[in-house]
Amino acid sequence: MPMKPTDRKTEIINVAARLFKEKGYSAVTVRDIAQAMNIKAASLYNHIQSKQEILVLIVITIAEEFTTVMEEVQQSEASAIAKIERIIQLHIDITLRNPDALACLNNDWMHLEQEADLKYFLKMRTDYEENFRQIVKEGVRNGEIQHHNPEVIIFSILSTLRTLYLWYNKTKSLSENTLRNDMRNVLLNGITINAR
Amino acid sequence: MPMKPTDRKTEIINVAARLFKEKGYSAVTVRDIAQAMNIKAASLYNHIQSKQEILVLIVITIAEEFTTVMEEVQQSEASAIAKIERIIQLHIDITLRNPDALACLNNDWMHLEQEADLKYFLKMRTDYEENFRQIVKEGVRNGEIQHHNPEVIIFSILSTLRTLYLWYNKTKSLSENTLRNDMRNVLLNGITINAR
DNA sequence: ATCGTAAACTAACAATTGTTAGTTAAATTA
DNA sequence: TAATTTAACTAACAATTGTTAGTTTACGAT
Repeated sequence: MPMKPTDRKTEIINVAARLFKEKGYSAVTVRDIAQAMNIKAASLYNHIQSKQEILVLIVITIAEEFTTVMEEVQQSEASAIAKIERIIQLHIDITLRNPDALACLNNDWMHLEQEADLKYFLKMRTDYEENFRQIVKEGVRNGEIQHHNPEVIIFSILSTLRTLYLWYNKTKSLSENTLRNDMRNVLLNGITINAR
Repeated sequence: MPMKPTDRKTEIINVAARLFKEKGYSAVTVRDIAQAMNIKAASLYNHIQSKQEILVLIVITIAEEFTTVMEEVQQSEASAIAKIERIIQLHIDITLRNPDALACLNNDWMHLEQEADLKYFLKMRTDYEENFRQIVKEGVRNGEIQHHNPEVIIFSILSTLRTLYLWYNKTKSLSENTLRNDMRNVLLNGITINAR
C-alpha cells in the first residue's frame, strides 16, 4: 500500500505543463519531456498512457477547479461586485499556484483529441462565462455596475484574468498583496481620476 | 511587370494564418494548408520558401504595424489618456481587419526559428510595452491616472486588447461603434457606479 | 535469501513531417 | 506561331513523431 501512488506521474505532469507553457502542446515531444526529467522517452510510458493523457489531466483538473468555485459564488448571497471580486481572487490564486497548467488550459485545450474530453471542457468553459454574464447583468440591473454592453465587460475582465500567467514572472517585483489589491481596483474602477 | 506580383502568396499567407489561429503553428502541417487551398503540398513551394517563411511574414508585418503607430503616438503632444485612447482604437482596428494574423502574433511568435527574427520581434514587443509604460507613468505623474502600480495597469489593458481577437466572433451581435465606445469606457473608467 | 515490483533501459516500428526533384499543362509574351 | 513563364502535379527523401516490446536493474517485503 504505497503512500504516494502516482508521485512520479505528478512530476511528469508538472514538467510537461512547464514545457507546454513555453512551446505549446504540439511543439513539445515526449522526448523533450523525458529529457527534462533525465530519463528516456520510453520510460515515460511506465507512468502515463499517452502524451494526450497528460494534456487531459492538466486541462480538466484546472477547469474543474474553476467550475467548483464559480458554482459556489453563483449560489452565494453576495452582491454582484462582491461576486466579481471573489472571481478575481480565484484567478489570482490559481495563477500564483499553477501558472503552467493555466497557460496550458488557455492555449492547448483545442488539442484535446477525444470528443468527450473536448465537449466536457467546452461545457465547463461556456457555463463559466454564462455564470459570469448573469452576475454582470444582475449588477447592471440593480445599479451596482455601469450600463455597458455585458459582453464587453465580461471579456475585458476575463481576458485580463486568463492571461495573468503571462505577467506573473514580471510581477515578481510586485508583492502579492499589491497585485491582488491593484488588480481589483483597476478592473472594477478603471484607471482615470477625472469624473470621480 | 506584373500588377500583383505576390497575389497567390498572399492567399497562402491568409489561409495559413486562419489555420494557425485555430490550431497553432506547430499543429498545422503544410499539407493542411495545401488542402485548404485545394492544391498539393509540394505546389505551395512554387510560392513560398518554407513553412517558416509564412510565420515570419505574418508575425513581423503585424508587429511593425503596431510599432509604427506607437511611435507616432509617443511623439504626439496629446494627453496620456488621449494617447491610451488612441492605442485602444489601434488594437481594435487591427483586430477587426486581421484577427487571424493577430492570433498568430500572440500565440506563435516563439516558433520563429531564426534568432534574428526572434530578436527583432522581441525588441519591438519590449519597446512597445516600454512606450506604454512611459505613457502610464506620465499620466500618473500629472494626475490624469490613478496611483496604481503601472505594471498592473499596463498588463490589464494590454491583455484585454491583445486577446480581443478571441471574442471578435461573439461580438458580431455587437456593433463596431458600441465595441469601440464601451471598450474605451470599461478600460478607462472601470465598471462600478459607486464612488462616481 | 528470494520474490515481486517499480522504473529505468535499448531497439525498433509505422506514420507523419517539411522539403526537393523532375514533369506537365495552361497561360502569357515575343 | 513559337517561346517562355507560371503554377500545378507525382514521387520520393530523410528526419522526427508517438508508441510498443522485451530486457535489466534496484529495492522493499516476505
